[in-house]
Amino acid sequence: MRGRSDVLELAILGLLHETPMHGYELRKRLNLLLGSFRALSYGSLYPCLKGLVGQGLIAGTDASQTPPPHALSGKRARIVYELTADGKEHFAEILSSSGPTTWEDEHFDVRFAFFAQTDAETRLRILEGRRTRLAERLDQVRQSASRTRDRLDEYTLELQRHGLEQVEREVRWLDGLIDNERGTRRVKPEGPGRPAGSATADGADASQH
Amino acid sequence: MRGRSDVLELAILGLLHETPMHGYELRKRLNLLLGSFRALSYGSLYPCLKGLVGQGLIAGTDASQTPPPHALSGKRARIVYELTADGKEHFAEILSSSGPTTWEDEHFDVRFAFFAQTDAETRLRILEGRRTRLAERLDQVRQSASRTRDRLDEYTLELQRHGLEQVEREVRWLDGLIDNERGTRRVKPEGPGRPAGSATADGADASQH
DNA sequence: GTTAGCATGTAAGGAGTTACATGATTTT
DNA sequence: AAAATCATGTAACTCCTTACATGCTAAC
Repeated sequence: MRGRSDVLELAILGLLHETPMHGYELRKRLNLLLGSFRALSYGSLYPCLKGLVGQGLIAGTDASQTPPPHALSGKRARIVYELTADGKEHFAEILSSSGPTTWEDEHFDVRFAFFAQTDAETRLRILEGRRTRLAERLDQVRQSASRTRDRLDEYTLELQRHGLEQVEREVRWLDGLIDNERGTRRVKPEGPGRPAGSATADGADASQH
Repeated sequence: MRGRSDVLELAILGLLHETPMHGYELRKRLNLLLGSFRALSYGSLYPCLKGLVGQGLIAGTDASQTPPPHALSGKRARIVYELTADGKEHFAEILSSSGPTTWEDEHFDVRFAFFAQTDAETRLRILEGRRTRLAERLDQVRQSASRTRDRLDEYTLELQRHGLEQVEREVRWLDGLIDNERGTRRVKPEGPGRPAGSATADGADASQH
């Protein structure tokens, strides 16, 4: 019954925070938000909505409440969900948090999608956390690459090279965003010559698992 | 008990085809192969190996067969797996196939990793299938982007733009690879100086048994 | 002599999908 | 009136991870 994945719950809360919606429509918005193509199924969505209602974070206008179906508007007893007061509070809490899970792949995208509603400090913390995380990966991949380089055929090598490039590009993208955020906050010039993130920048570090 | 995912099975068969290995080592190789960072757990690996043994595709030297542990080499009764005749045949069959699942994200990477053992026609078919698949995505994202453009805040917009760019880059990468494949198939003047500058795997066929 | 790393496994559970089941409304 | 699309939901199953359980060997 529990645990319908943080990510999905957060995404739903965020979309319903913008505007109330029924499940079917929510799904379409969700599919754009999450990775932009992976088709989230109803088998995931509806149970999750049910769970959120159970937690009192959202409420659905159940059929009884629906105004008499005007010839044009009534499609079915469709349930329009919206955030409750509790839900709004909960969402705001999540938005101002930034734990170590925050910068994992899926999570990060959703958090980023709601950056417009996130305060500047949290935005920066998340961007930097993400950057550090990716830099770690880069290190790992580079090391293992240099260890195995000559044993590999050209295709595996090319795959490795390409993967590396993708992550490097992602890091540069983050650098740009971070610069931008700092630009709007305060001017803090820092030498751009630190590729392998060391202990710098706040206590964003922390090992999980 | 069944169904340990095509992808994982294929990856294992492929690695064992190169050289026999025991589980612990296999896992490390697998982690490099699959997305290069996601840590596959033993809880996935060992049951999968068991399944493959059950299907008769691989065989493990069970402890009885192991030569007496020489002081230096013996760590434990570690089980070294290798492909059976059936396994080799099965692997070869998979390698020459190219169904529509072949060009989905995870699947594609693994197939690509074993391109050195794949025949040229299948390579080309897979690359082109993948390219078409990505182009489809691109279309979808572009359309939905143009439909929603002005309703979105700058961050969501930036996320969309960045996602689009990533896929575009991926398509260009594939284009390069496809060009390269075609170049090596048709008789092309194999001058000593190949146009090396591009991002494609060069050095055409080279050695490897 | 205890910690760290190698090596193999199992049981429980989380997060999602597919396939099924249902029914209203709009389009052809 | 048939087909497509909107709309909601459930049950079973897939694939993977976490946490647990075991024991050997190398290094400190």
